[in-house]
Amino acid sequence: MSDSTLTLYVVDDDEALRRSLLLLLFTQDLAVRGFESGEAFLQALDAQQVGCVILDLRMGGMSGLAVLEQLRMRHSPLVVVFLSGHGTIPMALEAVRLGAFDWVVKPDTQQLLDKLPLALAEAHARAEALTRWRELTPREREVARQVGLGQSNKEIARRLVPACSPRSVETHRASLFAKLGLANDNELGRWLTRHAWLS
Amino acid sequence: MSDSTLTLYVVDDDEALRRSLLLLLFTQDLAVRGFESGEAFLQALDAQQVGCVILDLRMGGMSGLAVLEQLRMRHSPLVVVFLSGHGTIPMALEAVRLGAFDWVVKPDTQQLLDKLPLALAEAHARAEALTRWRELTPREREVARQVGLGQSNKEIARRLVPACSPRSVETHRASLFAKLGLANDNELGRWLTRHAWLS
DNA sequence: CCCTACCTGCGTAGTAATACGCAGGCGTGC
DNA sequence: GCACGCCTGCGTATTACTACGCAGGTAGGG
Repeated sequence: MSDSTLTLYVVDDDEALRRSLLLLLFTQDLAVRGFESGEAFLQALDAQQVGCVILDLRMGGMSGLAVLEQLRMRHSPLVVVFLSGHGTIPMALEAVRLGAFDWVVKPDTQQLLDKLPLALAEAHARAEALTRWRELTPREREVARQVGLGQSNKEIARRLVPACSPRSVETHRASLFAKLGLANDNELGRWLTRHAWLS
Repeated sequence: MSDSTLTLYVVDDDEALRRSLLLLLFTQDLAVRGFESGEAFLQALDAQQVGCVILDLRMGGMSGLAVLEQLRMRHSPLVVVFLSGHGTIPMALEAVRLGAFDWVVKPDTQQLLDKLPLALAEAHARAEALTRWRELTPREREVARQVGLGQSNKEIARRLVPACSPRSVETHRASLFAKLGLANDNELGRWLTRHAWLS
């Protein structure tokens, strides 16, 4: 089931703001960690950590957008909320198109607190999806992707490397539906679209 | 096929800017029309006009966001690009979440010209989708929605009002796939998601 | 009144998905 | 060596989807 021990990361090179934010968030029932740079944050991250990141745009080293790109390349399930005072509209739109969850303008800490519950709910959903996805065997994952693309069992059997019989595909298909708690191809398609960061 | 006679609307209460924009865009091979208020624009619109709108956020009467909401309520296929000098990041994110295609900051007319081809391509795609959708009979549209939700023929037959036999659903299903140029349920699901503004 | 488009339904056939059970080969780890 | 999980494949039976053809009923327009 969904692990409730999420971590909240605060990445900002302004130590005062970082501390005050960490203090604010410390009252909640979740782990909080601060980093003063994108590099330090990325280096400290376990492979597939689940949680939420409050990310500054303009920092000493790499920018927040660069951090976001790195997270995407690592297929991270982290929910990214930008907190920036110097961002522009094109930057914010670009960030959201790259997968950022939201963008809050910097002095407005209250807005951030208001939006956190939604972000944490999304993090919980991703944690749930990730644990389910990990229950799949490699073969089942591959079959899942093909089913999501609308391929028939026969086609999938032909495409797999190495290829196998349609009957085996059928077995994997039934198994992965059970593990993911889905009922039909349509639901799987939407599930995969919703959780594209897994792929 | 996709009608290439798209219209480009410019809605802005700054007459000088409106004129210069209209002049800039007049060189292209498309119809252009200017409006000085959201009200005038909405009133002059035919029901399901296809094209692209360059929309100012802050105008005398209703705001650009209000115009966008009206367009959505009318299920308009118009591609909306905001052009504003006073917008904030939360506003821009909200607009995009409401279905706006993009948001360009105001003095930067060049950026607008750069982004127009993409917006017009989207408008063409929507025009195409709309004509195809209109070729469907009412019953076929209803069946299409149910198929998109992943229902089986038997279930769809039971749910329709008035209900009918699975065989009839089968007929409609085949017919709508042919009219929309789709191959399977999966593609229909994605098509409907992509063109949700039709619903 | 006739023609057309639409919705409806039956029959038949072939193909595909689903739900079972059963079992051999293969690698990991105890 | 043995247990376990994974991938593989066969058989059978039921249920769906697909592709045809055929035809009656109903509503609107010429």
